[in-house]
Amino acid sequence: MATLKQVAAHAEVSVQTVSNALNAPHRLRPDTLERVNRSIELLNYRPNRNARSLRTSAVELIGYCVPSWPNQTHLVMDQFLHALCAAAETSGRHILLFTAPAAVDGMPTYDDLHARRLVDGFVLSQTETHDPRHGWLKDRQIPFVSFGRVWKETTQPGPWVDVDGAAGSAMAVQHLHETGRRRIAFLGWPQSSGLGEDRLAGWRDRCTELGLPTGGLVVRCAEDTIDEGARATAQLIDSGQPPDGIVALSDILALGALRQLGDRGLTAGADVGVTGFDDSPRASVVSPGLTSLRQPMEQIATELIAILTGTRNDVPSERLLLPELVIRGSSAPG
Amino acid sequence: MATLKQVAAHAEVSVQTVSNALNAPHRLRPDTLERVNRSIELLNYRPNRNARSLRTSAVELIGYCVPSWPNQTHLVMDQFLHALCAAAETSGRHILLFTAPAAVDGMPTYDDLHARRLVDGFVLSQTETHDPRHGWLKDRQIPFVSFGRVWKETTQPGPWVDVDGAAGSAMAVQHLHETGRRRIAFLGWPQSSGLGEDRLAGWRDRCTELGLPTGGLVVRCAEDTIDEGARATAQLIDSGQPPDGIVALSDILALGALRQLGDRGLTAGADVGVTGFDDSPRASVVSPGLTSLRQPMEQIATELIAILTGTRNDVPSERLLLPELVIRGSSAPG
DNA sequence: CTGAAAGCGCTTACAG
DNA sequence: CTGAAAGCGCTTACAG
Repeated sequence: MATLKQVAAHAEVSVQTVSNALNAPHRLRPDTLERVNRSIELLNYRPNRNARSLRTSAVELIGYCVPSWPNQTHLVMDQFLHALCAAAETSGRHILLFTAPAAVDGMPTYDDLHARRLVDGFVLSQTETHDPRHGWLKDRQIPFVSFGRVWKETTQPGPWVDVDGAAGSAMAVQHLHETGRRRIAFLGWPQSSGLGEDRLAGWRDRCTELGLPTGGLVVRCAEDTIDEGARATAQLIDSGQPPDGIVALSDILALGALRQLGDRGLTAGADVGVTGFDDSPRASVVSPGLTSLRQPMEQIATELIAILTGTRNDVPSERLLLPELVIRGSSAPG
Repeated sequence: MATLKQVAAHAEVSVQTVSNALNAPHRLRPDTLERVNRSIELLNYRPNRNARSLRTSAVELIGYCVPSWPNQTHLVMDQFLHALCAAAETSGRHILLFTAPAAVDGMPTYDDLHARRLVDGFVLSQTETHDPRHGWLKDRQIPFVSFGRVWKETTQPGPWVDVDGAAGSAMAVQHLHETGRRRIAFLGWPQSSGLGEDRLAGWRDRCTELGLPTGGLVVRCAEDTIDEGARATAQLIDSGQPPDGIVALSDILALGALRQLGDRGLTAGADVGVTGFDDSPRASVVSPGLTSLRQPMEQIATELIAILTGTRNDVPSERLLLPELVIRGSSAPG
């Protein structure tokens, strides 16, 4: 492996000049620059990042904790990880993966990775309602950015990027309304979920704006499963005033709705328009396809990295992004 | 941030002694060791890994390329990544994620990461039939280990860990036979897949051993989709001699089989026993649950890391592991 | 525009 | 068992 010194000797300049050729090429005379570059090429020189990091005390590595218990929320994990990785690379950085116990028990791991300079900072995801990680990192002035807000806090502890769930629900209601639905139900989660309440509010507000009923049209599911989604849908159908549209809080609940409609001999789309959230891989493989609100993963990842690396001081460090309604057969009018 | 030097000053020893306290504590007198450890604790000292890596030229980071095009194979990606990460950590290492173009186009990325000392080596997965990465890395003497064999090569270019697909199929056949099935079909892929031929061979051999028929019982699906699995199952049922057992090459094809059986009014399990491969998350949420061959992810990850880090020179650097048959309702006798 | 020199924080023969 | 010193490969004021 060639070193800076060897390149310098080969190009007959000082090491400083070679370093400048790499990091501040404008400081060199064009002919010197070209000569140095030729030597770099010839010797196949690659700067040693450890040496660089030791000097600059920046490792250009971003820590990300791989979730321990894969649940339904993680159906889009692969997409997120890939997008995050790609975004990091556009700024010359990489993602370092680690595992850690949940919540505050895991904080020593974060602390250690930062203190030993394995990472410059962290991207947090799987944010929970009273997530303690944010405050902990903030107190210690460890750089981080969160994908997802910490709900039920008056002020957000630190920068974040999130998707506007209320706007998403509103888009779904609007779409179902435009395809002729007039009784649009909402399949949700228990009240403890900040994310759930956000999406519920969007549904309620848009329904009200459009003059649609909301009474008796909310069913809260105990857990995020297909069975619960099916059960809730059955409850709505049996209520005497069945809905002609269903906005589900998740793709999983929506899949349950589709199954129940099928079991009842109803056609998703023609009879009841159904939408989900997250556009998970399964949304596109079921038949009919599930209309769903896609999280703009590339944009999320780009914003997270931009905030963490401070490359965009022009944008606020709180970014609420709009989801995109991906329309498929489950909401197609008959 | 405290440095070695500061700890040394505080403990009134040389930096060498502090370094030894960390890396070779047996060299210190017990009382000195304790004094040094007290100073380390007090100053909350953490060794700077960049400085260490610069000296030792080992970064203790392992590169792993995040797959670009999430397909069905990646349903178990999350599990693998988590297991890999955990295994790396037990030896003080971490996973560095990166993106790269497919096949040989991506090799400069691997080369660059290694040359700049961002990683010590690589774990390869998503191995393809004529995967060029292995030979390329081997030629350049860049450390790597592969999850999955390079099929259709006479000798494997480098160390690998894989799951025995033939043994898996044989286990599935055995299980279906023990639950009373006597005509066991196989749902496969096109011949181009080495992995597919391996699993097919296991089915054929065990059927023959048990005196079961194999003629007319293989259907090759053009692609790994639920629709193709359903179509192939329909073909088998309509063949005049319908099977009472189906070994599917993947969970996806198996799910197609389950759907088709349901559409025909047949009960999976009681009427036709069905098994899949990989025990993907969906295997446990369908009803009846899908019997499937689980890849031993933790073991795979542990072996990969052990081989790559050379911590176990006692084991060969080629490890063929057995999958585990997870029995669910889809193979329960009536 | 270019160069000599110090130093980032460690580890490791080597000497005592 | 302990210590003084060199050096890993870079970057960065500073001087010319």
